[in-house]
Amino acid sequence: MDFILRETINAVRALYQTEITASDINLQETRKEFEGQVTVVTFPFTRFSKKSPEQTGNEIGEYLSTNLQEISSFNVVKGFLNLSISDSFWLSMFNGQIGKPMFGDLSPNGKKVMVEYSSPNTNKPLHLGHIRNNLLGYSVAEILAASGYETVKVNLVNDRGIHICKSMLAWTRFGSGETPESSGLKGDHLVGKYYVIFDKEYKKEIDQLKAEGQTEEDAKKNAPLIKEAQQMLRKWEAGDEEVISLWKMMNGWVYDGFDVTYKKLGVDFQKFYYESDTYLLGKDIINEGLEKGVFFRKEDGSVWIDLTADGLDEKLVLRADGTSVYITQDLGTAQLKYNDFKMDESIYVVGNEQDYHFKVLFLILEKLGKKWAKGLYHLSYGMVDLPSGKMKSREGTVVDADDLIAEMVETARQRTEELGKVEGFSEDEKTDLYHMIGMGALKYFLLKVEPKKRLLFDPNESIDFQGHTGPFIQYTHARIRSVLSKAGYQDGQATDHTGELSDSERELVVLLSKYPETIRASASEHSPAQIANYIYEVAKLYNKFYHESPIIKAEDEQLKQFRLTLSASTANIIKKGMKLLGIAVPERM
RNA sequence: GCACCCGUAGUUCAAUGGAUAGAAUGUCAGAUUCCGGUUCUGAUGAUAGGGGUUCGAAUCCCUUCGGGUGCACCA
Repeated sequence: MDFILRETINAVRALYQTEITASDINLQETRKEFEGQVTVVTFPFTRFSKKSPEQTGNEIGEYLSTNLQEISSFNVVKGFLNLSISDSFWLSMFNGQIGKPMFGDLSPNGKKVMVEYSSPNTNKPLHLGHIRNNLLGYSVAEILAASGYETVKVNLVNDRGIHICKSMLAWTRFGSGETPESSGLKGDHLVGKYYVIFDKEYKKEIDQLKAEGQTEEDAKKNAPLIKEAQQMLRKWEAGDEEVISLWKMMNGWVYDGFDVTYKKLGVDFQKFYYESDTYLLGKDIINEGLEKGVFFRKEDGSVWIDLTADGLDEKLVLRADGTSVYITQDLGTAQLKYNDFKMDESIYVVGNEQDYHFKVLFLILEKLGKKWAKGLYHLSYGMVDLPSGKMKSREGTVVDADDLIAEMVETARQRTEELGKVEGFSEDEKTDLYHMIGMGALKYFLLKVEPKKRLLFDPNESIDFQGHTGPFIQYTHARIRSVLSKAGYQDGQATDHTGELSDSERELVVLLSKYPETIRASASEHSPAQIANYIYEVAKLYNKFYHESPIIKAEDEQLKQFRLTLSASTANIIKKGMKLLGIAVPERM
């Protein structure tokens, strides 16, 4: 719609002798109760037109319609100038761009962006919260790629620390040599099981000590198990061979388990970073900061930064004994990642409980004069709630990722079979289909909500074949493909329809034309929710079009061809949009 | 206590500072169903409360209330 912007600038110059820029113009889609497709908000122009909003609108409308042949008519309602664009414009736009399979693919912008997501701990399996993280990270990377970035997906694995030692200790102490093979358990679940066992045994010891008269606090510190775990961590840090080899073996199990889950989720990574490699990083940066006077040393030798002038607190960046804290590592890792990839932007997909941490982290890097720091972005997301209530690991109400995936696929199977429409499908095809539907339901439901908002995940609602759900969109796609194949349509077939458009046809063309714009907006805000909602609108509008405009029974061959091509483009856009969400669309279902 | 985030129909979600706040689902009517599990129309129903800025506020500012998270020399 650039030509409207351009001409509006001309109109304002000619009529009111005022220079404005495109960003001063508020262009929006015309609400459907009014005539037209594009609306210019003219309230802001009354300042220099010195006329009423209606008069201003009429004058600009007059100017535009005489100077732009694409504008067939206009009307003014208060400060809103509604422009009707001619059908021939929409048709040529459709034939020239939207109707092409490549429509919406943006050219490279020469920038590189890193998306760090998933970031699991190796002491327990993935849960529902991780699923949101993984889906967001993957989808944002896809969207950025579609909007022209070169992307690097990375995973920073938290593979060390006291929590791993707890699993390791419990396994040696209570495990009798159980392995994934011998137990039939997925590696991450096996290790998670021992983490739970540790906790149980540790609690027993605490109770015992309390019974002997110790306070809760002391008991927690003095329990033999925790002391042993700490001892194990020290050995690990010292490079003790036995501990290291146990650690490697158990982490190996976990990685095998994660691999399976990642595959089912359809996410991937170009590079893994491990905290065992990075936990000592960041000390150079501390020295750098001390030299630059960004940090200061306290009497006990600990190093701090004073952020009170920025409305934050004083923050410790290095302990008195010279060891790192969390933020020290993150400073070092940020530098490491930049050195590795020299990316222009870097997105951290991490839950909103770490908002403060990232605020501090980015601010410190900026104060250190890192020029790349302004490209850092924390994609913060809210927790996932369930109808049954909050997930609490202590109360055992966490939803395991593998269990949930299995349940979604099973529900998809049941629903689909009830509807009895999978005759003619082979067993393999059915398996694929159920997986696509189950995962589509899960992914769509989690992605359609703005990341920063807390969300309530209802598995049953998500897998509905009607309503604002993934399966509804998948179904719409499948039906389009089915219509096309029944009509013998070949992809990429052209149309030379020149007639009038029906309302639903025009609406659909207008909506489809907004696809690239939607990707751009979604990329700049790092929000797959916009794509999700857009694709839903497309599917819904297609259904309306489908019922209003006979396709197979169309009386006119050219019209039929046009409607087929329009259907094919819709299917194309749905497929592309869903791909950005990491959701597969079946050809038939 | 301090800081940050959130508060929209019964429910789940929308709404670059713009028109009469949209969908979905639920409930109640009616019509329709080229290929389906439809679709359409109508009814129902919401910006937590109070101030302010603005031509114009769900959106920005202040405040009260409610929910969440963070305020470790844990990661």
